[in-house]
Amino acid sequence: MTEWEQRLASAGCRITASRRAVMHALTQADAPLSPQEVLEQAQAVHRQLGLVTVYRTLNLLSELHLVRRAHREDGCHGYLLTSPGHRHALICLVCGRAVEFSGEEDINALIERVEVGTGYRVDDHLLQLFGICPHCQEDKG
Amino acid sequence: MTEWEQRLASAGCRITASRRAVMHALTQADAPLSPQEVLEQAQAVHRQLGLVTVYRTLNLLSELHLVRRAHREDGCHGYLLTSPGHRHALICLVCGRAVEFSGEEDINALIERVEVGTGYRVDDHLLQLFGICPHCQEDKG
DNA sequence: TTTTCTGCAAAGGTTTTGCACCAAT
DNA sequence: ATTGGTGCAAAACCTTTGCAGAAAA
Repeated sequence: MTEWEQRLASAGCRITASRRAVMHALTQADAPLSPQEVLEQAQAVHRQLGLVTVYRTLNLLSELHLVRRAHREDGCHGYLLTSPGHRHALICLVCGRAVEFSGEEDINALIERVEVGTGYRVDDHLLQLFGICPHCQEDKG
Repeated sequence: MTEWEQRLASAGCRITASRRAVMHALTQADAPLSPQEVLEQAQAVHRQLGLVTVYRTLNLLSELHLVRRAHREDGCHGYLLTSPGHRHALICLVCGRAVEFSGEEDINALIERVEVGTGYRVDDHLLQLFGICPHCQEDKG
């Protein structure tokens, strides 16, 4: 049993072919996938999968923090696996490829300074970086 | 004539009440606004504004890089001004009060580490903090 | 006057819901 | 056996397009 299957089971959810297929698609991907793209990839493994189930599965996986929603420049929402300990996304402005990074040390230092400076208690944060990935830098040069 | 008006004019676009209203709404905002939210804010300044025009205006402003699309945790797309001088907001989850802070030192340290670690070139960033303001902390205790 | 913009209505997409059947535990 | 999950169809949204009239240059 994989880690995500255990996570699902301990949340009282069942391990199904649909869910395996969606996780499989996301594992293969190197950029955030739209629900439609997840469907197409996942159907290779599970023919009768429907788009509705993809949506429901992605929402479930998001709630369990196994999957993260990201912004795509083409206007769709993309989904990508949450890599453990890496909570923020760096998104390529050209091709949409995203990587996650951990910035907890710097963020925590910043938060502490801001708390002292403002008197606020900071509970949560949102950080996204935008840039150009190595692949697209090459294409230019 | 403001900077963004010049930018519009030099792109051959006209300065209209609708566009002023949308820019006004985004200037006031301390978080990414959905098109619907932009409409509501902007109608305070320009009653007869319609949602269709908001969409068209946001797309135009995006193309001119005056505005950027961002991801929102609630699943909507949000629009925010392209950061002049990189100011960040800390928003009270109870009353909505926002203060701004500059975190350039910590952010730049983080960005440098991420660039080295990923090979990406980082061009821009989006950072928001959420918490409880001093006022609302008192009310609780 | 000449284009560009705007609002409306309607079309085109995307995401969610209701329901009866199916599958995992 | 029992509960939760799935697919389909349809509803509910969100976003874009076509067009005639209004407004900026």
